[in-house]
Amino acid sequence: MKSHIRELLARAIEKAAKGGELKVTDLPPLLLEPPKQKELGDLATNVALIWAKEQRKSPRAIAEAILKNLEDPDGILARAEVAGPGFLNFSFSPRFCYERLRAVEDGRELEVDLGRGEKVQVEFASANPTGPLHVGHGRVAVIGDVLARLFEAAGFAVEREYYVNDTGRQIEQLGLSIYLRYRELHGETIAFPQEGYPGDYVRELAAEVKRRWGERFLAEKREDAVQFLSGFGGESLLGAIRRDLADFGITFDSFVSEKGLRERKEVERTIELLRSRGLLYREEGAEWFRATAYGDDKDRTVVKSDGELTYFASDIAYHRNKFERGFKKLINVWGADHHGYVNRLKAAVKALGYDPEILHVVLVQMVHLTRGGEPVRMGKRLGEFVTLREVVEEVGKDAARFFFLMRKSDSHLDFDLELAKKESSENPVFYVQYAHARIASIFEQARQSGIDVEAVRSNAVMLERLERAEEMELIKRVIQCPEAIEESVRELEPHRLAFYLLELAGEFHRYYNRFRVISDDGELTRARLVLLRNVQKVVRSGLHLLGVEAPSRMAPRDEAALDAAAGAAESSTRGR
RNA sequence: GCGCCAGUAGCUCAGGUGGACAGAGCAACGGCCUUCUAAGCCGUAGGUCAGGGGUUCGAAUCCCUUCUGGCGCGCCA
Repeated sequence: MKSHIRELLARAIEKAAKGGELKVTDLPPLLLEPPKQKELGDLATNVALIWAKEQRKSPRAIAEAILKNLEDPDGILARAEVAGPGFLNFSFSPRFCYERLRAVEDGRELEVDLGRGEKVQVEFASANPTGPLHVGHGRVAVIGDVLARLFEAAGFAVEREYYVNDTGRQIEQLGLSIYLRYRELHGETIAFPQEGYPGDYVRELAAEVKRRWGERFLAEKREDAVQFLSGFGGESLLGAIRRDLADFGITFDSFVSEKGLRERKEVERTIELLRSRGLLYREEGAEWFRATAYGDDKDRTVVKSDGELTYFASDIAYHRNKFERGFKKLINVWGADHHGYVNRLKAAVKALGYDPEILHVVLVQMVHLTRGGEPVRMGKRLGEFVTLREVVEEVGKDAARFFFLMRKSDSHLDFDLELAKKESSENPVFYVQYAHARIASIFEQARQSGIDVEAVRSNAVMLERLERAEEMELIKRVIQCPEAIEESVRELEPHRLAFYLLELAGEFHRYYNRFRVISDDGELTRARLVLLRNVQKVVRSGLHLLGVEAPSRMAPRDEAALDAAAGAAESSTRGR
């Protein structure tokens, strides 16, 4: 829709320039947005205001000049006018809206082709396999997953990747923790170290080790046992993480192992490359990368004084590997606690000679988890934390996913478990799903009154009968869907799609309450069925992009059951 | 101390590349079920856009500054 107007504007400006009414310059980065008050039209632009200074004319004069030269051979517009300080306001003609609606039915209008098959990689989740995923990971995972879905919808060839930190200090600590718990199981009293992992899952792993291998590790050398158990623990936990994510609707195309990168010497070779370009220097026995030469505020260690490579060294090699795979866009979805890492990574990318513009880092702010208003501490180093799995089991996959997508990623997210459980029926996800189910229900009703719903196609229906203001609003909202997807992709902000769906659902519920779809007027009934089918189609597509189910039926609220649950024959509080 | 993110209605948050009277949901209050699911709809009320300066014809939006909260500033990962 916007693109149609943009085109008309560009032509009008060109014509005005030729006629000498405007100076010829490049089109400014004009804003084309729906005005705040919808009475003013469907879209408004501020070109004239932006241009006023450069053109040395009053905004209104410029707007008039553009308007005078505006041609609309296809009848897209119902209205175009200059208003206020010099805005140009446009309203779409019903005819144009009907035509776009038909396109939705044909499946054309939902196809957004921004990508043209370009290769994009989304790397997300990537939690260390040293414990189960917690809610914070869940938010990161959902945002990454939905970004991937959005990019697919927009015509990109997407690869989802999980980077596994399966080597280094933390994995060793995991192995040691399992080892110590294992010895405890054999009757020893152990002073559990501060840096160990205290969670119950470590005891469970130790018990499994005991079941499978008996007393074998009591006899082995401690280092050997710990090394083995590190590998065992890491693999087990990665498996658990993958199951948690799969049950949350999230899968990956590839897993890249840090250990693998090291074993294939990719890390060493990358460091050698930097060294050969003179980008490293030695100081205090360690080797440093000149990150400050590429925009970072500090130089960074890549080889420790004991000769060990740092995590950062692996990460440089990993990103080199990504670039070598030929992606046109790399998207990293990280927890915001890693934000200090962005600059050093970009510096390394630049130093290696790759285009840093290809790499996008989406930072996802912390989830503030509460239970009945009381903060719940999170973190792998604390005994008690709430896992993603627990949350999903409590509030459901759909509600959890939608909740995580309800805020832009760089805002902190408040997530109260009690609230999510107790008032789960108030969760906005139901509002959107209900719109989908309600429409399905109307179709069922129509079938029962003998209408062949599937056979009612837009090209055989008088869409012109949809002439109410509310109907036009609903149609316009439906045909905006591709723009919602485009914006979400362009800004890397999946929450925009969630907001769009809430608006669309709201528009539908309003309409539903105001008009009856099935009536004695067969022609009008068929036109409304076509409209609703397309509303439903967009809601369904949108929910699928968010990884949320689009049910055809939602259990009607059972008041008797609710009252029984409430405990007594209390007054039938008509819930919401 | 330095850096990043946030501070918008009682609560949770949109809007933020400057633009026309500041939006939504929840909570509050008042209405709407003999008709396609009331998990819905309609209405009322609610705001010095954290405070203060500045730039501009115009600032929630940009700049400076103060305050508050979170996170980050390792030869940890």
